[in-house]
Amino acid sequence: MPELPEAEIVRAGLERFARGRRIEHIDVLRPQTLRRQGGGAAELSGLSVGRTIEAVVRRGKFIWWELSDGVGLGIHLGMSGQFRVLTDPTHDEVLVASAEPASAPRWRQHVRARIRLDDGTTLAFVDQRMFGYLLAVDMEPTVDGHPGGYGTTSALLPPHVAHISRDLLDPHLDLAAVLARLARTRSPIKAALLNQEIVSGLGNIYVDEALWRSRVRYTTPSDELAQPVLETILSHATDVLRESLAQGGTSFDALYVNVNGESGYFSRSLAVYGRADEPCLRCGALLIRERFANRSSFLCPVCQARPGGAG
DNA sequence: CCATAATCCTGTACGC
DNA sequence: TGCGTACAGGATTATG
Repeated sequence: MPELPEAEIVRAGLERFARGRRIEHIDVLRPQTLRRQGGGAAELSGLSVGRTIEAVVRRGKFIWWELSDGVGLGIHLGMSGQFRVLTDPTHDEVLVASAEPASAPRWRQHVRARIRLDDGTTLAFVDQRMFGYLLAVDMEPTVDGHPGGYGTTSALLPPHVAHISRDLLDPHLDLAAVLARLARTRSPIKAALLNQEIVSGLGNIYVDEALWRSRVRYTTPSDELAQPVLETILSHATDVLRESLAQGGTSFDALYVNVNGESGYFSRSLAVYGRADEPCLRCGALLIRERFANRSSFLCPVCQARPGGAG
């Protein structure tokens, strides 16, 4: 599932293939692939076609292309978004999902949009579960005057990213502000860490990993954790993101691949996520899975202490 | 205002 | 074999 490391790998891939290129044409095969784009595909194309991709930027899990004239082309991978780089010009005709033979690779059934660049490359936005989206907008200045995210030097931001906090790998993240916010949030620490408005980039997998490293139970109210513990959690979370990024991100199946279609390897290094009924690598107790906020939480029932006491 | 629940979506796995 | 159900979960929207 794309979290910060996976989004960064896609960003880097897009930077390699798209930066400096001009957008020649965009086909939207599924209208749901656009979000908040009131004028639909025509508006998307109107803002994008003919403009040059000057930078490929990421904040947390949000990606966008900086186009000329201050236009931004926002990309969110959602649950299953990926890009495929197509260099065969006949692909434009081949890649109509309904026309794909059953023997074709699965991803060909899930092409939601095609972006043709001026060097003949076509970038196919593939998204099986349809949680991802594209959105072209006029960008706005950042409130702190710093660059909008990783991959650019300009202080611009698509409006739909303005409420998203900087991420743990962003040198301009205000860590003190994050700690202050965590210290006065009453929801469980896991909910707070998943809230992209507090700190961005973390998803279900890396939150579970960071909390296991910190020996903190996910249900603990954020405002009941002492400042040093909160600092420890953020430190571990940063480490997990860095390590995953170094290994190419997490992947469990063909849903997630990077822009070149290659999977990451971090799943081999996960200590708790997906390991219910397997031994804790620290104490040997059997790990458990619980339901929380409509998703799974994996934890060690022994060494991740219950709030307020032993156990 | 804050916190939490519901919602979107599709393919896969599994029990009966 | 087939059918119904649970599950995967990021981020927005709605609700209490």
